[in-house]
Amino acid sequence: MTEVAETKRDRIARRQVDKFEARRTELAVATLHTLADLGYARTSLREIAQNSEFSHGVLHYYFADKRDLITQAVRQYEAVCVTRYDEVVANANTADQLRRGFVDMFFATLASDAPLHRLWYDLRNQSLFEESFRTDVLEIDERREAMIWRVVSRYAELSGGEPATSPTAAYVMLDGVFQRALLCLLSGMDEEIAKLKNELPCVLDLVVAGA
Amino acid sequence: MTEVAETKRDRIARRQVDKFEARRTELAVATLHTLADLGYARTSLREIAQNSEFSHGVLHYYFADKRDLITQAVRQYEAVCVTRYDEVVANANTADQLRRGFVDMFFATLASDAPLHRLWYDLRNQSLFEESFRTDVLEIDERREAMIWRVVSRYAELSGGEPATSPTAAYVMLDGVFQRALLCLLSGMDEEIAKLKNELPCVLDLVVAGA
DNA sequence: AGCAATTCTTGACAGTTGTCCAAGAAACTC
DNA sequence: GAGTTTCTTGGACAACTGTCAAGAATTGCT
Repeated sequence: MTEVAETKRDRIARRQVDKFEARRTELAVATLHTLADLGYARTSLREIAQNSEFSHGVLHYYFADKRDLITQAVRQYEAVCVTRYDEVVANANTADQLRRGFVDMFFATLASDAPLHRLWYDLRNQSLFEESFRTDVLEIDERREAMIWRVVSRYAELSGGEPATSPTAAYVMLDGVFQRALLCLLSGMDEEIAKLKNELPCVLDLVVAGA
Repeated sequence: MTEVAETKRDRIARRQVDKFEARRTELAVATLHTLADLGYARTSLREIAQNSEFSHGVLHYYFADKRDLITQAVRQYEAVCVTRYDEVVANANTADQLRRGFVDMFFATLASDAPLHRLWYDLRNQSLFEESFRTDVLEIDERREAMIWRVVSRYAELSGGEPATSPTAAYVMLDGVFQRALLCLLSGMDEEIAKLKNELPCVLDLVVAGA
């Protein structure tokens, strides 16, 4: 076999692999939507297939089993959701701008991506019971922590203060606020959300001392 | 029918009701254990029955359906878990004692009741998808918030400072730390837990300014 | 002891689940 | 365009689910 033939075969193989991967992510996205709609407990393969343009049998062609599929969906979530505040950080020239931009983005994504967020918390929680998701969940949580830390450290920089906590503490505290806001949103407690929106800047200022 | 007969009948009726209620809570406790073991997604009625001393059929004698049973289990959780720090608050005479007692209790219950805690977060999350649990979840969350606020406000009192946040913010921030600690614990990340234990006093001091 | 009300067990039911497979459809190669 | 590989379908499967009901076992009362 010549070199040309080899590269050709490689190209074909690569194209097939790419196609395979493309379909995998396509199905992973459908899985993500189903999970966001129904939650982990009530997400079945047939339901996922109905949220895609294929029949349920195809899932076992592209994924070893349900766990594999959901793991892939979790990774798909990661691709979407760990750079949410980066633009805000990049565009802010003053501490005030950054704080305002952060709070606005915080509540904007809360409102517009609520199902996706509840899905994340659902899967993170599931990892407390099922070891199989844990590695991916921990990695995503790390990246979310880093995302928040980029905000906090930049805010400290702009405001001439210093972060008062570790990156982890800053993340989990703000994430706690987000979880509560999500619960309030889905429960229709609008006044509570307004309160949280008022207080979030204060929390940010707590995390960055002397701001 | 005489008055005597009536009171007697009442007594009997009351005893039956008490017995009925006693069995209901007994089964609710078994449900709680099952949920703590398996998580909401994998908890079935037969599994619950196996964690009790009865067969699966009895569950529909005492509960209308699965939702009713789990709702009752949630309420059972409440009875156990919303006064955890009250003793610490009552026994502390100085700010330092209170802070130390709080941190110790925080990580003690984390370690000894980890399954119960993950169950709570699981059910709270489930309420983001199923409206039926939401009322109870919100009520329990309120009581947990009050529990934390008793610690924070007392700590402010003893240390001569003032709470720097609302009760809600204080709760969700500390609860965020707890959730992370739980994830670390179940993942065997011992160093991370040690870090959190070191930082928790600082977080408490953040929440109570000028302490 | 005998009767009545209760509590509990067991098995059945219809529906759903994850998984697998045979066969057809489609895409691609030569 | 024939032949091969890849992809997709739809159905079958065994296991499991919540629910219910008939009858056995137990309890409590007189």
